[in-house]
Amino acid sequence: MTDDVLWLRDEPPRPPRRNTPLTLDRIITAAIAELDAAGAERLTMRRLAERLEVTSTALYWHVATKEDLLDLALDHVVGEVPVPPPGSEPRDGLRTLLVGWRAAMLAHPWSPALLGRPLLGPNVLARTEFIQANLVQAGLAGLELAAATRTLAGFVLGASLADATWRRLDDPAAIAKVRAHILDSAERYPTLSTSGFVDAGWPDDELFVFGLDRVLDRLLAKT
Amino acid sequence: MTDDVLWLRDEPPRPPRRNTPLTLDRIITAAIAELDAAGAERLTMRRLAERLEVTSTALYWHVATKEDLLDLALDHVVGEVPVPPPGSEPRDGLRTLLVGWRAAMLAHPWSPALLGRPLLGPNVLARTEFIQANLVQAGLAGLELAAATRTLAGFVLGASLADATWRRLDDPAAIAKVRAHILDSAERYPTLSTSGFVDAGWPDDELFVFGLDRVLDRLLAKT
DNA sequence: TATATTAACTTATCAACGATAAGTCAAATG
DNA sequence: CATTTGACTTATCGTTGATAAGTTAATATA
Repeated sequence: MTDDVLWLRDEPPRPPRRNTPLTLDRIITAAIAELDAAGAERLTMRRLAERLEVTSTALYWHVATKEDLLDLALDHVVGEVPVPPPGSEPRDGLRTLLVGWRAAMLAHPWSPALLGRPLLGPNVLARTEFIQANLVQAGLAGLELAAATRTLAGFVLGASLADATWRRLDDPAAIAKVRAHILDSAERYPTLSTSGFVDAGWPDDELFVFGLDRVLDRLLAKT
Repeated sequence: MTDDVLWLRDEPPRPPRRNTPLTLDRIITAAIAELDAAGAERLTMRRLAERLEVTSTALYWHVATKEDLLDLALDHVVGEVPVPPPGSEPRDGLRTLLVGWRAAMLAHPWSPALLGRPLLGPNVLARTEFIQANLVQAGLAGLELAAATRTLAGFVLGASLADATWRRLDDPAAIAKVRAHILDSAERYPTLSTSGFVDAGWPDDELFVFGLDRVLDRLLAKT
C-alpha cells in the first residue's frame, strides 16, 4: 500500500493555519452582514461561524458572549452616522446628525430592536458628545441642556424604532388587515378611522424631519 | 397486603382536575409577575409553568408562541395607562396620557425592550386613538397631524426605553466606571466631561416632563 | 538551535430552551 | 349511558449559547 510509505502519501504540506485570520472586526462585519441578510432572529453563533468558515466556539476566543457581539454590532452601526464638521451652525449640525442617525438605523432594520441595552460604545459616546456640544453652543445649560439632550436622543431612538417596526410590517395584506380592523370598529376608533393612521399617505422620512424641525424649534428657542 | 383490596387502598378520590383552571388572563398576569420579579431574560415557558403549577406544554393550549405571550404582556402594560376623561383640554389630556404611558412602562422595566414588535393591541390602539383625537381637537390636520402623532409616540417610547435602560444600570460601580471613562478621555469628550452626562443631577422624571412640555408647546402652536 | 510558552483555534459535550406529537381524562353533550 | 371534546400530561425533538479539554502553529526564551 502506498499509504505505508510516508513519501508516497499525498498529504499536501499543511497550509498556514488560516488564510484569513479571524479578528474581532471580521466577526462584527460578518455579524452585521448576517443580520442585514437574515434578520435578528436568524443570527446564531453557528450560522455566523459557518459564514466565517470557522467553528462556532472559535468565536468565543474573540468575544465573550453573543450579547457582547450585538453591542459591538450596534455601536458599529452608530459609527456609520456621519458627524458634521465643526464650525457649522448648531441647529444645522444637530439636524444633519439626527437625520443621519435614523437613516443608519433604518439601513439596518434589526438595530433599533437592540436599543434596550446600554448605549455606551465609543461611537455612541462620540455622537452624544456632538449633540451636547452643539446644544451648549446654542446657549443651553443646566436643566435645559440635560433635558434637551435626552429629548433629542429619545426622539431619534423612538422614531427609528417605530419606523423600523412599521417597515418590517411591509406585508400589504397585514397592513390591510390592520386598517380593516380599525375601520371595522370605527365606533371605538372614530379618529383613527377617519383621519388615517396606518397609511396617512405621508412618507415616514418626511414625517420624521417635520417633527424633528418642530422639536429643534422649541428646544433651541431663546426663552 | 392492604393494597390488594380496593377498599383498603388509601388513594383519595381524585380531586377535580384542577382547582384553579388555567386561563389566558392568568397566564398573562403570571408572565408579568415573573418579568417584574426576574427580568426579561429569565422568563421561560418552563419557569412560567412552574409558577402556575402546570407543565410548560399546557401553556401552548392557550397561547401559540412565546412571542405572542410577550405581545399580550406588553399590551397589558399599556392597558395600565390611565386614559384621561373626555372633555378636558387637549394639551392637558395629552400631557397626562403621555406621562402615564412612560410611568407604566417604567413600572415594568422589561417592557420598553419589547418595543421592537408591532404595537397593535387593543390597549395601544385605544391610546393612539386618544392621542390623535386630542391632536385633531387642537386643530391639527394632514401632515401636521400625522407628524405630531408619530413625534409624540416616538418620543414617549424612546424616552421610556432610554430611561429604563439607564435605570437598569443602577449599579453605582458601573455608573462610576462610565463617568470615570468619560473624564479619563476628556479630550475626546470635552462637553460630556464638563457639562455632565450620566448624572447631571436632575431626576429623569423631571427631564422627561420638561422635554414633553417643550415638544407639546411647538406641536400645538397655532402657526 | 532546541525548548517552552502562548495565541488561536477544533472536537466533544452540556444544560436549557421553544415547540410538537401523542396519550389521558374529566366534563359537556347527545 | 355513550360519545365527543376541551384541557391538560408525558415523552421527546432539534437548536441554541456556552464550557472544557485537546491541538497546533507561531513566538519567545534559554
